Amino acid sequence: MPADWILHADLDQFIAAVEVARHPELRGRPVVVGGTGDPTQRAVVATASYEAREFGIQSGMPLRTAAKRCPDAVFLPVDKPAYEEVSERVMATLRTFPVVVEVVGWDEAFVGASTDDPEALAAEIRRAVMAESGMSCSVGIGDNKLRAKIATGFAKPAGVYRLTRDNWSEVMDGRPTEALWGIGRKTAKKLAELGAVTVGQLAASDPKELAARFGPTMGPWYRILALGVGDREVTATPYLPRSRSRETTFQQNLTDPAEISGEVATLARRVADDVIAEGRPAARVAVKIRFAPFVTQTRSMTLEAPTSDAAELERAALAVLGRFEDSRPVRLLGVRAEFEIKDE
DNA sequence: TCTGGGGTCCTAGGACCC
DNA sequence: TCTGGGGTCCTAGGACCC
Repeated sequence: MPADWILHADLDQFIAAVEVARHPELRGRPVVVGGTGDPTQRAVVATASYEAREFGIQSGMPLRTAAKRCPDAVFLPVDKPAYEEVSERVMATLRTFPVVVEVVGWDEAFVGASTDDPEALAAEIRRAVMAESGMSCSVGIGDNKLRAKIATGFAKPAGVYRLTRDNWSEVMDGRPTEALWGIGRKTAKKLAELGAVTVGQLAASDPKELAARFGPTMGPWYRILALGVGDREVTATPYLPRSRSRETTFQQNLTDPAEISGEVATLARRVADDVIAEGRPAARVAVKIRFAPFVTQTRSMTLEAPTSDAAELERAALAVLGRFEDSRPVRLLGVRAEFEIKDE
């Protein structure tokens, strides 16, 4: 009987690849996609091509910094609909295989498959995706989602890599804890203070000590991560979103209260459109303000009754806005609507 | 590193109730 | 009224991911 495998397919430098596909003259050049494509504006890098990465340009970096590191890079605006279209074509290709496809983002999906030869399946997937959408992808093979996801990092670019309980320790034990999916810079630093710098050291840590430092859920979970243990369930059932939000960073900070409420009202209307499109009423409304220089606060309230009504959501957002006391200049405003989470 | 936008999940304190 | 213990909801913030 064929064994059950979990594959993780991830498009290589996805956004940059879409741009190069439709502007072939950019192939081989450093390409940076972010914001409106104007590197003098307040915005960050969404994706950088491998050529741009050579200059030290990374996702999340301010466009201004990217322009300093590589003045000759091509800067392009983010074109969400174009990426969504390519993404859908790729997911459709994955679904032509006798597998379960769980989409987890624009450019990645878990694939649950029953096969004796996962490497052959991975190669076929890579070939089909390239043939049908012109996109290069990498495929991680694992015995659970965590290992498949991390394996993809070793597969990149344009490769396949297998990570299971058989080679987990050998591959991972010497790496920093940040190599684990779910441990970032802050947690890695705190773990290091407890003596767990590497994955192997974290795996050997005392769960009680971790619970005392990180709480009863997160603490022991970090150790489980380090052992490579993870979820095996791949589901094609569409995910019900928990929230919808819109936010804007202003090119110039706002100081006029009337202008601030006007922007919050506009954001609330946009969120209301999303709530209506979702077809489920919102139960909570939250407002986020990032004051200059870079201090973020949120205020929120539970509505008397869930609603999809735009005027009501706008009123709620303005009421929540009124609860902020700070009067510093505002660099970002955001409005979020939360749906009711019903169990099962 | 003058630091986007859209999400998810966890924690912790206080309110409130029995 | 120097006052327990528990459960649940609400709220704010932090961390992480793409």
